[in-house]
Amino acid sequence: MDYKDTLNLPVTDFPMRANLPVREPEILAQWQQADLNGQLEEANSGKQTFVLHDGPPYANGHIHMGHALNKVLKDIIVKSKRMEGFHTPYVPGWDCHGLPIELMVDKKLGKKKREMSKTEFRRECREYAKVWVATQSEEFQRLGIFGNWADPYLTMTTGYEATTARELARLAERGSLFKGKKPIHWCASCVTALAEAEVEYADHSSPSIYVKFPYVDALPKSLAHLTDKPLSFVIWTTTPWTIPANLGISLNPELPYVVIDTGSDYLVVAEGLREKVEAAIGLEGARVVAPLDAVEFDNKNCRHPLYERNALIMLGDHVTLEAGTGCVHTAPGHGHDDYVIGLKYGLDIYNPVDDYGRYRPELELFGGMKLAEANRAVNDKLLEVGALLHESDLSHSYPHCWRCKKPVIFRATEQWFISMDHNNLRHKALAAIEQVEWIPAWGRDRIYNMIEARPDWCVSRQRSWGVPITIMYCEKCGEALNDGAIMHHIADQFDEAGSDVWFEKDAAELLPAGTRCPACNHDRFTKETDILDVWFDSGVSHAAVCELRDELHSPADLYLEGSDQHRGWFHSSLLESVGTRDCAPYKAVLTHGFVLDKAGRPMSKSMGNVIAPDEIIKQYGAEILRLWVAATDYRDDIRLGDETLQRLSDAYRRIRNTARYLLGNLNNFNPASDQVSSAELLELDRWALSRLARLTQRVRKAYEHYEFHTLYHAVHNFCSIDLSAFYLDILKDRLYASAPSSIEYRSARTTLYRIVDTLTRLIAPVLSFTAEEIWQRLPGDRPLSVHLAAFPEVVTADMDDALEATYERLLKVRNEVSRQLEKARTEKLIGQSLEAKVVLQVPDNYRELLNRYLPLLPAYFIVSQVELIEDSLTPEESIQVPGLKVQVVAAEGSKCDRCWNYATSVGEHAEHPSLCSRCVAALAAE
RNA sequence: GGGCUAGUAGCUCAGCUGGCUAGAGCACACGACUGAUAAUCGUGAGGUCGAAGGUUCAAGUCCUUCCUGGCCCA
Repeated sequence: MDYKDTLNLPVTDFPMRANLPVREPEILAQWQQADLNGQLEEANSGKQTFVLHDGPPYANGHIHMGHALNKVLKDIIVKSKRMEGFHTPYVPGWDCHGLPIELMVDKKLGKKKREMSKTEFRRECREYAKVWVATQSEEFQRLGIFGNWADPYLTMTTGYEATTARELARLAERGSLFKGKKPIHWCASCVTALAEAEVEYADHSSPSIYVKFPYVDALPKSLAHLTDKPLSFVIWTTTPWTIPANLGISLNPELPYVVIDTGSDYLVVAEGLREKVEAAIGLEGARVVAPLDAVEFDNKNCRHPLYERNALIMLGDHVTLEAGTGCVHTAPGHGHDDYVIGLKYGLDIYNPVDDYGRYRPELELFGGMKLAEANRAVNDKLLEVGALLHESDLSHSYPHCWRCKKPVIFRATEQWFISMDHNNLRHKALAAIEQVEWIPAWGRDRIYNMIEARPDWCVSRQRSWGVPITIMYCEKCGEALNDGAIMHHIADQFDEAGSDVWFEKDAAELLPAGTRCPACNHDRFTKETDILDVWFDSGVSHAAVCELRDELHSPADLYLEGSDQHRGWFHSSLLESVGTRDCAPYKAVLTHGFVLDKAGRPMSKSMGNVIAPDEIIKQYGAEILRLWVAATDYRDDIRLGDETLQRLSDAYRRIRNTARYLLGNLNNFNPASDQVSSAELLELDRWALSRLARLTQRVRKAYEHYEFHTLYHAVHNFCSIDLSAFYLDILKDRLYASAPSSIEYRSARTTLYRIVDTLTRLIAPVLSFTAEEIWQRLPGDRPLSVHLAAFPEVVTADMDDALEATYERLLKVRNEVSRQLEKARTEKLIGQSLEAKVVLQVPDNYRELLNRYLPLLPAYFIVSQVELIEDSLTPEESIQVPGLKVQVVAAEGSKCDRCWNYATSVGEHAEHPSLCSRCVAALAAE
């Protein structure tokens, strides 16, 4: 007779192979059909709200792994917070304005653009952004990200644009908005400002000149004796045309300088560059007459070689020994460093060059001249006045216009700024940083140092695709209407028609009736043409989204982005919010690192090492991608390669298979009638539940602290070590062979039920698809979706330290038994372990324990018999358990046809001659 | 060059305030099973803890320097 049919073998239609790429879309469809998002909204509304405010990705291009990492992390948090009992509305957003889109549309339109109005062009940009919003939305949803995809926030919608303009008005009201000058890349050929992205670097030949600037103030005491010859500071530049704009010389206070004697002059250069300079200008062997301390010359003056004005000596650490003389020609209107240090020393941001690349007519000596001729003319003039020490040619990398390929210049133009200091913004922002929880903690230092050192925020962009800076200028006197009330009046008009009205309507239509210039009382105005920096757009999202949507609140509970956003969104949001509301827009900020390839290098097309989310989804499934996010410590950069994915895939299969086995053994289980009470549970089952409670505790703590990788390891180890290798392996015999009505069987199934129910809930925020798939097959009354369920509570009553300690000791013995069984196996003494009987010689400290557990040991060791003796025949002693000796011999009796254990009782029963007594009894019980 | 940050087995991670021969899972090798079977179990091999100095009775853990990466600036 075949007794296999009398066993309780696992049965389930839960497939071992996940086939995730196919199954996931089906589950997504189910969710959509059941309106899970709606149900989630409803289920927890009324509970305490947790707002994770989404930082908007840029609406251009397909999503990459960085996006995937970020959104999955957010999703895990949103889902886990929901399961913890919070109401967690999540509104995804997109950043829609800005240069990259403008450039793409520009390229797409080609010549057509010239015939278009600004409004038409902007419409094209809007359409372009819309397409990518839709695409990315789909891509995010495919990852299993839950959220309000039906109504996300877009920085280009009318309401959002209105808020953006209003926030600018608020800053104007507080006196933070001002007009200043700043050097930017400028193409004189295209007559346009260029963003960094529009600048290409290419080789270019420039004149390289050394020029002396005579020192005109009194010498410090240490150099007071050097009055016999003129003393000059020597500068070096490759842009002689900026010499007319020179307003100063920068020295590094940390560097040593020297005075050298050329015979006719004393010259000052950095000591570290002295030899190079001497070689370059043909002064080898000049005598060093004195060291010079840069600090002593702070705020002293040289004379400009061509004009009747001074060049201020300043100190800055941007001065290096890389090239030049260590005395840096500083023209605040023509260089970034020059600009920054110029601001610090209160210099004019002087720019004598017009839009077409010509010196302004009023410039002495060179007025009206084109810059192309200027280098020559300036050098000639310097030579003429005896200031030019040397001139040669230098080939170096120089910025060129991406469109016309001509060299670009750096020149100061008028721009709008948000002041860091007028309204004490810097100080308040720094104070606000202290009120925020930064995770990891070093995020605080990072943003603090940036805010502390940053210059005023330039919010002007000379572009079309964005929210206009809603300033009007008096047509007659040029006075700017930097007036919050007027700006609010304009912003209100954006509510209806968006910021397009700015471009469509005349100044008079936009302004409040009767507006007059406060300076000259004129009543006609022109519109500012600059638009706002996109960082300003996204920086106001706390106002446009968190404050305005009923279900959200501001400050948000959490912002979560990559660590680059300390300079980006965290930064702009902080300044905007502090600038208008005196507080940070977030209570906590969590950052993650960057996705790198398997070798730790950034992914880039040119390196050919890019792994796209889509590839992973197609090959492994979104679930594996989600598992990757959870398995890694994201606070540092995280690597991604084939092996990682393969390993994760294996780990996934282990978890899935464990669930499958649990489900299989719960076939036809009815929790209501089949469970036994905790008091009736067998000891081994109580041990399993103790482990489960501990796991629950660890996992829930991991969610609370956003430490998902520890959760992943905990779950995986629980499945592999506690369950598969120990508990389930031992349980098989009991599950399969016991009578279904027996307490042994019911105790086991009660435990399995609780394990799989708990496990499923615990993994749901990470393995959202698989948890759902398991959930659908779990017996018992339960919410429609696992995502509507709550986390399991930590059942402290199940935790039993003493029991776990006991089992730890038993496990050590078990390990030793396994070793010896393996030995017996290689010696062909046994095949499967049930063919063995284990004879133990026990050390004193284990005797009581093993005697007590003797009846259970065969089951725990998965052998047929265990015997304890005083004197062993084996010489080999265990390492883990000193004094323990294990010997393996053939099991006594014969193999039971039903349970495969060896027993002497086999053959004693006439009715079932091939069964052991236990199986006979089990059959009789049915 | 500056700010912040990281470097423990092939992969992903433990290793708290310094204290037993540095751990786990997976991968790998070998074996068992064929009643979790494109599964499951067992055994085994794998690390000068980025490098070098130093402090200490004792350092993966503290200090210094260096090397190699990452992000953001310059």
